[in-house]
Amino acid sequence: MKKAPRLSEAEWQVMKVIWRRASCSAQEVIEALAPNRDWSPATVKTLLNRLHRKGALDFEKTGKAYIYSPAFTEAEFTTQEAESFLHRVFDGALSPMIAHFVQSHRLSRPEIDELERILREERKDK
Amino acid sequence: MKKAPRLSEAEWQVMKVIWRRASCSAQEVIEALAPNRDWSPATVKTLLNRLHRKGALDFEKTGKAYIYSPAFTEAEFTTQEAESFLHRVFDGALSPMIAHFVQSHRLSRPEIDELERILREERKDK
DNA sequence: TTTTTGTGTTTACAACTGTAAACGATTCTG
DNA sequence: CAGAATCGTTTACAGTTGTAAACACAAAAA
Repeated sequence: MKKAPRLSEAEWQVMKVIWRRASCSAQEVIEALAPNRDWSPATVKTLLNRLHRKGALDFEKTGKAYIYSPAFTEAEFTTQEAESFLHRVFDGALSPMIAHFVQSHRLSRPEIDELERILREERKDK
Repeated sequence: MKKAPRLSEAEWQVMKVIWRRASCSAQEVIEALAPNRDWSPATVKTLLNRLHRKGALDFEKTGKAYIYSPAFTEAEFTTQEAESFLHRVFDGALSPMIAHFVQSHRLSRPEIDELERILREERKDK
């Protein structure tokens, strides 16, 4: 299987819209992004086009418009981006990375509970 | 105080060398990076120049060469990059982000212990 | 002092990004 | 069917990035 291409900041936002709906038209993407980003419809069209050329999106023609769908799961992109970040900033060291996040955000009690649960799970698997 | 500029992948590597030594000459950076990246010395010089123009590096002239030093701490850049990543990929949701990392890496027992310790600390602060 | 050498600065250039207008084809609509 | 509306595709353009050679200047050596 092919590897997911890298996405730019703007491309991530477009992909997210499409993942959330499994598939959709350009028009839907434009409308979904309108509140957040102040993009001209033309800009979104450019991004869709680039994403398709990069191999991140497939589409199927229905009447006049296209219906776009992701060529990779969000998880595939997420994993890749996460690894890239981990190495770029923390030299691949996981614990310092997590420590950084935990300490720089004020976690709520339930969040802490949730993370402890995840760790316990992890410990069990070993 | 000014905000730290954004760094590209390559620029991060250069900055890391300089943070590790507090300050150093271009020559040192070139040598330090030689084993990792197969960069021509000219490439490193370009990066140093850009980093200076971006305001990420200061320097002081000593004889012929410059001694570069960071204009911001590594922590400042790290925090910024971490926030950017968190929002771009996880929409700012911390727990899912941490869960992702914990689950996608096989943590060693001591690492799990370490993270639990950090969480306990965090819980206490509240 | 003239030459050489080591440094930083300029210039180069293609690929990628953010933004968006212009264009061309296709499908409604009158 | 011709004109209008709608889509996707092309073209545009400046800024960033990865890579690196060319150039200029100061310092060291001959």
